[in-house]
Amino acid sequence: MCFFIDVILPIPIEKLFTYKVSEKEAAYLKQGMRVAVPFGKKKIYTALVFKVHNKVPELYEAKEIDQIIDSFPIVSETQLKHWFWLADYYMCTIGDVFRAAVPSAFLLESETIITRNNDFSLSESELKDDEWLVYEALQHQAVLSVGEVGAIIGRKNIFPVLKSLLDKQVLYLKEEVYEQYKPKLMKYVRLAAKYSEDGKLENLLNELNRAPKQKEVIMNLFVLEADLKKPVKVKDLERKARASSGVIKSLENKGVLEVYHLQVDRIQFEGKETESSKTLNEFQEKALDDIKEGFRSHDVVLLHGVTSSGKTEVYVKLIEETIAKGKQVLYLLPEIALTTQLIRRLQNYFGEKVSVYHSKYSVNERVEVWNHILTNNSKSQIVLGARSSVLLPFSELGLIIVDEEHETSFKQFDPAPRYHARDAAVVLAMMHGAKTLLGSATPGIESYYNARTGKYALVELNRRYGNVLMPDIELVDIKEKHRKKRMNGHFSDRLMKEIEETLSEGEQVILFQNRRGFSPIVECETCGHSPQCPNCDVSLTYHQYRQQLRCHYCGYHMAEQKSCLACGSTDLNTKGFGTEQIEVELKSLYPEAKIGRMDSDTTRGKYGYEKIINAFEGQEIDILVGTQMLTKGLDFRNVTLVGIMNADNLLNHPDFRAHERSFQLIQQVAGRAGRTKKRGKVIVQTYNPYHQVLQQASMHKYTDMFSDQINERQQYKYPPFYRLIKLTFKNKDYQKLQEAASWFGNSLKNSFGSNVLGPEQPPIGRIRNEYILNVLVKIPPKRSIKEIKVTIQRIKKSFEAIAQYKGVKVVLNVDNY
DNA sequence: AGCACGCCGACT
DNA sequence: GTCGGCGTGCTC
Repeated sequence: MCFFIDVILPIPIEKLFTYKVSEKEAAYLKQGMRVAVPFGKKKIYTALVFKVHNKVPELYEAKEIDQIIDSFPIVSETQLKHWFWLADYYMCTIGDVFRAAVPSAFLLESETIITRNNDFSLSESELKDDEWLVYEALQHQAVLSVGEVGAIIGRKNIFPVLKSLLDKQVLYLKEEVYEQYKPKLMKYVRLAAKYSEDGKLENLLNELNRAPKQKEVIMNLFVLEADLKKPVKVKDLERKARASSGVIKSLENKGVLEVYHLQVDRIQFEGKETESSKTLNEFQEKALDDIKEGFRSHDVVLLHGVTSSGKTEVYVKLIEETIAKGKQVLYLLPEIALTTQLIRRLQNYFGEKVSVYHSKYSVNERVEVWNHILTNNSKSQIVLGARSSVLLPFSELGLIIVDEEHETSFKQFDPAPRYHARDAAVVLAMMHGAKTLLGSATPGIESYYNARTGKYALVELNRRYGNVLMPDIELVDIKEKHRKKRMNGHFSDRLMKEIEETLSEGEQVILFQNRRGFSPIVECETCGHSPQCPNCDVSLTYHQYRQQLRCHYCGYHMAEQKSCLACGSTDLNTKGFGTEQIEVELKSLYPEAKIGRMDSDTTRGKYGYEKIINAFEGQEIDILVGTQMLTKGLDFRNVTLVGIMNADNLLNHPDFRAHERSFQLIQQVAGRAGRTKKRGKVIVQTYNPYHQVLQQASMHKYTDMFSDQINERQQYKYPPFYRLIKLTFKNKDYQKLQEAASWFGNSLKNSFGSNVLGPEQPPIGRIRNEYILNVLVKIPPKRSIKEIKVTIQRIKKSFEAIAQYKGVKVVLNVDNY
């Protein structure tokens, strides 16, 4: 009898792969364990066991596995079921999901190791120059990696050299797999065991009379042991005894002290005692009751609570109740809202029980969180995480909270799996028999529709905490202001007056401009030419600070031009503006004020956001200029004025969600103003002050906006009535792309008729030298999505078999945002 | 996804 | 003439 396992590989291939295992291994292996398997000619990959069986593959000879990595499953059954659902729904492979789900430290890959052959005796003439270099390096270092060899001989393609050296038996090649996760060890110290007898200790102290520093260390060790009643860290002892590590070292050498290592968690909560949760006001209390009532009849509740209404406190109460039952809680947030501000707030209530999981955490930290969740360790009873947290190994999930539910960044765009974390969360909760709470001040149209039609329960919380009034939003017509010459750069007199007043009161200002850089276009006044990116169909954005023209799509940049590249004229002008220009103008308008800028250019690095946020919180900054980033759940107490520099570029997006998004953005930014005592003021500058959406946003009329939008969606066949699948085609050859996309589009039209739109060029028709065409499939209500997806996959298969379309990339995006 | 094999331009 | 560029096909 032969034994086999079907495994999931972390690569985008449809099929599972089958490997041979021994009878013993077969008995040991379970679904969800990792194994290292050879794949292709030389690679070794980490694969996940899906099934152990003894059905002999007929078409090929199964390879044997390399080794077993785990002693217990690291992926749970429900989790795997959820992964398969995700792959199926979002039309990607299970390998894509596997890769996205696990911390990269879990995916060990082999590395080629080069070692020297000690039996080889050298006669120099046999080796070429490159080979000689490698040979020499091996005399100094017993082991080399491929990368190191590349550095030694100064080029990438090292294979011929290695092959030749291998033939000459100078070296060996070997594939090795490394465990990437390294437990963090902490050094602890204790008195050697032999001193535990009574007399011995006294003797020791007497002996040390001539070494006062050492004696002091010992005395301090006793104090620490008595204080802490747990192992003493070397670091702590050094600090307490004010001794150098040398003193401790010499005590260790004498055999008086023993230094040993213990594994510690990388992420440790170093807070004070936890606070008990706040008492809710009557409105929050009502909302909490309504939510619980909603959960009795529905799996999902949508909490529509205006900005600053204290939604978090309501969540805290629900979390308390859930963890009291021994269940886990997942608290999902958009990546950029996961600031220390919020983490600290939750840790104040729940202390160690909170784990955080997002991309800015190191791989090792993520492994630890994963393991805590897997074992339902108390440290991970509450997981605060970004999108990918829905893929974690929950075992006893009781509640999922999706905060800022409307955020489009919950939808992964690239690479696959292109999933929506909110929707995946609802499904995950269902699989666990858990409940989902969606929260937002400006719910997405789809969610609100689901709530209105009874699919979700709806709870409203429309009173701000402490009864602060909603901010007063004023629309300022800048067309009019321009005509009357009341503009100073990009600032209207209204906005300037408010800024001055706010600053004079010692309060802070936020200015919002949804575009980074100085200006998006530099145009020649003589011939109208403006510099374009050579790789993409966009104008280059001018960044004054770096004196560069940059492409925001491919990273191409060139030095700022002093004269037109087409006609040589020096009469250049900038069109449009970004955060950088606003910052510059502010500095000349208010030379006294301290000005900060927050966009992706200024927030690079792990603590990028935090530095700026902390500076603003600490009032080291009076006026903060920024992009979208500013809108996300930040809580600044002293901000009373918010300015939106130009609302029109929000509205003018060619997208059926543009109006919804503009409304959400304005409301969210506005929500940053006046969160405590004083009513906030918001100035929205626009060329269209009578635009319906701006009017609705300024009057806080969410339901009006919803009604308008839902009518439009219905009329033009968009979600939530029709579902969308977007197909994107990419190729460097436009002709080929055009033909390929048309073929695909026509095949789709044959099956689905007029509900197929395109192929159409997106607003930016070429990125990184690849042309792009889109085809949109609209799926009518009541038609089986499943069936449609099968058909699309079938067409895709036929498409890929056509030789002339080879190399045209096809990307499927289900429910694209 | 890698990585090999295979066919064409710019340089030791 | 080679080096090394990327297009194509396969991986249990």
